[in-house]
Amino acid sequence: MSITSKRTDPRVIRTRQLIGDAFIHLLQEIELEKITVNRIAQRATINRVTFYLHYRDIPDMMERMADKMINDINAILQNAPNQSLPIENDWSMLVKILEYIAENSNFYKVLLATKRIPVFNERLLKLMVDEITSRIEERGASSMSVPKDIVIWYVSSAFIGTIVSWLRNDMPYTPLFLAKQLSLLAPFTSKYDQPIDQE
Amino acid sequence: MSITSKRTDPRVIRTRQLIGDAFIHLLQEIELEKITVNRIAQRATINRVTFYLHYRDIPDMMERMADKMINDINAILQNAPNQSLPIENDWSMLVKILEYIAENSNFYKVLLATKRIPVFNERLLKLMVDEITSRIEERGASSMSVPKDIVIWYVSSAFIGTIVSWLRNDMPYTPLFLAKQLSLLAPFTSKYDQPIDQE
DNA sequence: TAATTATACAACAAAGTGTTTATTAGTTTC
DNA sequence: GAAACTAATAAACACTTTGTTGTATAATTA
Repeated sequence: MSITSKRTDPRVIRTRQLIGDAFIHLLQEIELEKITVNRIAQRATINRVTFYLHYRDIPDMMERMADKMINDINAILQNAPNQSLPIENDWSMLVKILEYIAENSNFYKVLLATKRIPVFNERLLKLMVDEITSRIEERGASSMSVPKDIVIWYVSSAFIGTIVSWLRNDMPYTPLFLAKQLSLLAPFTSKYDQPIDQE
Repeated sequence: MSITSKRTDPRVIRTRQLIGDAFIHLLQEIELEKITVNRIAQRATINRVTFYLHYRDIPDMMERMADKMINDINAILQNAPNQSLPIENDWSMLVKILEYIAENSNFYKVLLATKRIPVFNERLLKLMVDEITSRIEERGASSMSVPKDIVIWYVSSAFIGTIVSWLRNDMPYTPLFLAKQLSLLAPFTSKYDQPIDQE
């Protein structure tokens, strides 16, 4: 990221890893509201002051972790973005994201599917809105009867919500299969291009 | 609710109203994580101890407020549940919910659309899952190609997500119009009954 | 090796939590 | 209206959490 980044001090990496792991484990035991800097430091076997050297407070720490998540996913989306498939049938984006989440499911089951931790879902939703918006824009002026913004709201939250439920139910489908179903359900095919049932 | 409920002491109603209002107003000024019992009591002009007379802590208070929201919506859904329309085209449920939310938008814009307050969305999602599940069950064994649970995950979160975005954007469409669009986007019509594009 | 930087440790004031006890004020019942 | 009841207030309490400071120690890098 930073141009002149001398590679990070291994102690910093270690400490942040310890903090992140401690947080993830605590989330599986107690509710977010009960998690304190004290407990995190204790569980991470670091001094409490060290926490403040890295993060302003717990919400800030979560924000930074969400940054990392979005960066990782964005990197995956950048690598090999276009398939030979036409855009309206291209679920390669979905497959990649789902595979990445499945590979790190220990991590993301806690961060995305635990109730009451909206930060990560919010960020993922924003990324999805952007992706879907650009996909819809690229299709040019379609004659779809439903307003664009509603379609974007609808599909983005449907995708995120389905992923969360899939995680909460311990991923009963393969990433590829789920991606196919999502693309079947998404109103991106030509059948929606003619106005339907307007009244 | 309770059979032998002598009607509630007006002081209790007043106090809970003050607490709720104070909470809503604080949410518009500072982040949820920064809201304390101290501040709520101060803003509500009640003694801090009085808060603990009614709620265990802030998460408990939010849970009780969510109970109330779900009860209200359920009551609305119970009143005049079935239209003459066939189930797969019945958006009367959606219209009712949207109208109710629009009427109390000052309240629900904060509780549903403010980032980082997932309790209410979680509860509303659960209600929506139940509603949609029963709707899908009633349709009997359909030959829809997408697994039922995925459809339920998809549609429920799409509905809730769209409502949240609609609130965040200050309700640019009427409840009736939005309900129509949602029903257009939901894969409940017969077009989904034949397997499509299975491979 | 020397300079730099991260972490540990101890201590601090300020704020928040949750509870108890006694007192005041409002509501209901007869 | 008086008596009985219940809610809210007020002061105090031990305790935890927060965010910060100064100093010492250990690890990393140049």
